[in-house]
Amino acid sequence: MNKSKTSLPLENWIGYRFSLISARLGNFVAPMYADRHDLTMPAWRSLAVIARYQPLTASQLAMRTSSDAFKVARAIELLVRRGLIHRDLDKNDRRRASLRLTSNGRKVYKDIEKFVVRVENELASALDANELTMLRQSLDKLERQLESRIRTHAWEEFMKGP
Amino acid sequence: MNKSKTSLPLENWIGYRFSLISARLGNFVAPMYADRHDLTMPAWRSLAVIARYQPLTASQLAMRTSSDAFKVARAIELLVRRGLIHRDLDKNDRRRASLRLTSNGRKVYKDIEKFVVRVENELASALDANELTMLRQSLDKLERQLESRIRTHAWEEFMKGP
DNA sequence: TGATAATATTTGCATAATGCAAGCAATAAA
DNA sequence: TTTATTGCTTGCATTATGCAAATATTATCA
Repeated sequence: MNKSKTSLPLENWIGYRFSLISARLGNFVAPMYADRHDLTMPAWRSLAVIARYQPLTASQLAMRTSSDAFKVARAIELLVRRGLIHRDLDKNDRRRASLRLTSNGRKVYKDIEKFVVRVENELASALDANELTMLRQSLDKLERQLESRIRTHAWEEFMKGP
Repeated sequence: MNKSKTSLPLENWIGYRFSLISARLGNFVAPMYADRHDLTMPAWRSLAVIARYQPLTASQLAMRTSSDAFKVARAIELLVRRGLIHRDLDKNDRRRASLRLTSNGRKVYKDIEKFVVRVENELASALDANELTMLRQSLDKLERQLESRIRTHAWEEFMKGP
C-alpha cells in the first residue's frame, strides 16, 4: 500500500524533466528578445505575465512567475525605465501599485509573442489534441498539488531529518 | 489548415507552465541540500545526473542538464573539490574525463535523493497511473520535437524577422 | 486616539550564476 | 608535419539571486 518507490529513476522526476525542457526552450528563445528588444529573461517573463493578467500588483506578479517580491521589483524597475509598463498607485491602498503595459509595451509584447507562439505551436504539434488536453489537465493538477503542499508545510518536518 | 492561433493564452504556453512548476519545486527543495550539504542547485543537478548516468563526460553532463560545457565545468570543479565525484582521464582519448561518484558522493546523493523522491512521489500522487504514463510519454515527445527543431535550426530564419 | 502590528514594495550588498572570448592540451585530418 | 577539430577549462564582465533592513501605508486594538 505504501507507494514510496525504492527507486524512482531521474528521467521520471517531474522537476528534472520540466526544468530540462523549459531551460532549453528559454535558452532558445532568449536571444530573440535580447537582440531585438534588449530584454532579460525575467523582464520578458514579467512583461508576458503583465500582458496577460493586467492590472496586477507586484506580489501578484511574483506569484505568477514563481518568484518573489524582491526579484520582481527589479524586473519592474527595468520595464518602467524602458517605458514598457507603468506603475500607478492604487487609489484605495497606496502601498500597492497596479502594473499595466504602455502602448509601447504592447507593441514590444506583440513582437515577441509572435515568435514565442510560433515556437510553442510547433512544439505542441508533437502532441495530438487529446494528449495536449490531458497534458494541460495534468499541469493544473500538479500545480494545485504543489501549491497545497507548500502552503501546508507538508514536507518540512522531513526536511530537517536525521 | 494553418494551425497558427491568433491567440494562445499564456497559461497554455508549455514553457511558461513548465518553468513555473520546476522553479517552485526547485526553490522548495534547494534549502534542504544547501543546509545539509552546502550544495548549489547546479551542483546538485550535476550530482544527480552523474549518479544516474555515470560514467559520463563533461559534455554529456552538459546535454543532460540543458546546459553547456562552461557552466558544467564549474559544477564539476566544485564537486571534485568536495570529494563527491572524481574525474578520471579517459585512457583512449585523454582530452575527455569520465565522471563518477566517490563513495562519499554516493552517500550525499542518497541523502538528498530520499527527500527529493518523497517530494516527487507526493507531487505525482495528484495524478492517476494513466495520467502519469501519458505525461511521461508526452514529455518524451516534446523533448524529441524540441531537440529536432533546435538541431535543424527550424526557427532561425523567422527569428531575424522584420 | 495613539501605539503597535501587519502589508506592499524597494534598497543595498554579498554571493552565485551566466555569457563569452580566449586558452590549453590531445587527437584527427590534410 | 602542419592545420583543424574536439573536449574541456579559465578569466572577466555582466546578471541574477538571497536576505536583511528600510520606507511608507494601512490595520488592529488597548
